[in-house]
Amino acid sequence: MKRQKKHLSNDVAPTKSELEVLKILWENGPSTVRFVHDTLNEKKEAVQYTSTLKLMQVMAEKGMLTRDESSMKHIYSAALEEDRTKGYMLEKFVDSMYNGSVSNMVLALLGNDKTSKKELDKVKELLKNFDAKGKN
Amino acid sequence: MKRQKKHLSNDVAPTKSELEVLKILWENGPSTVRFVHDTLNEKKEAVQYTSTLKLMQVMAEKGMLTRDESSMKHIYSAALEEDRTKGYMLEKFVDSMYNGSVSNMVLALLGNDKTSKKELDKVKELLKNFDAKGKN
DNA sequence: TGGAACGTACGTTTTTTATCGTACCTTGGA
DNA sequence: TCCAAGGTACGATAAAAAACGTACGTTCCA
Repeated sequence: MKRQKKHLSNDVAPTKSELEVLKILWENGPSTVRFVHDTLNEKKEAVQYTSTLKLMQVMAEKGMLTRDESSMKHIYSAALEEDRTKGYMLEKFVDSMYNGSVSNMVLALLGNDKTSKKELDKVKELLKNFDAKGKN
Repeated sequence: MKRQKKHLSNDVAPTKSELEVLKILWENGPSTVRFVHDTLNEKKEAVQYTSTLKLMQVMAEKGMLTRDESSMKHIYSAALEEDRTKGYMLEKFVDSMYNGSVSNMVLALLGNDKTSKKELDKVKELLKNFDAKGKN
């Protein structure tokens, strides 16, 4: 029987590591591998430079990054938009974890002690303002 | 140089497939592999029975599932609590995607056309009621 | 002027996740 | 009673993700 190949989705869903790279590029704009590598490793335990390099090269192949090779130090840029990508991942998360129900998710948030009152107040403020502007 | 073993975290973070199994057990209670397999494959394209079996056996090894072997048809149960697990994953998601800021996430939701007004109203209702009860 | 520092290219290895095949038990009914 | 149907065990395979090593190119300054 044919073994099924499930994993190749054409979604633009970055993996954990890829997302880390993207976040750095979103925050800092086009950067060298060296910069991304160093920034990455301020927080986590370090990995080898070539690991980061390879990761970014593969991401470029996948079309998640573009690069400017005109100078020796290649400059990489995120090819995925931050908002669009995060929105997509949020949607998938809510779908799979809360049956697509945002209110169910908020309910879970309310039960989570880590969610501060201040944050919830901000949320209320957002919703109020949003309402004022009116939405379909 | 020692190759680093990054991946074995002691977090109880189920993978996508594992989460699918857990959701079925949470929803239906202790079940046989057969039941989980059939339920799973109502939606997605089917995989072989033994694939589901193996997955659940591995999950049991990891401690995510427990099983009752007293009868020939083993009965598997979720060893992870639904709320606790989902809460944990939500927290990780918000941390990694929105710097831990729930309000930032809601902001993204507002910009997402897929979020219906009805859902947002529900959210407001939840927040209002929650306030009434008072929180630290 | 040559070698240390820093860069890229790229195949390879390791780990995890997902899937499958085969061998082998158990049981109920023809 | 015996065998088909349905179950488990478990190693093997495949693919994706993550990390690395080695080879080699460029630059610059002691």
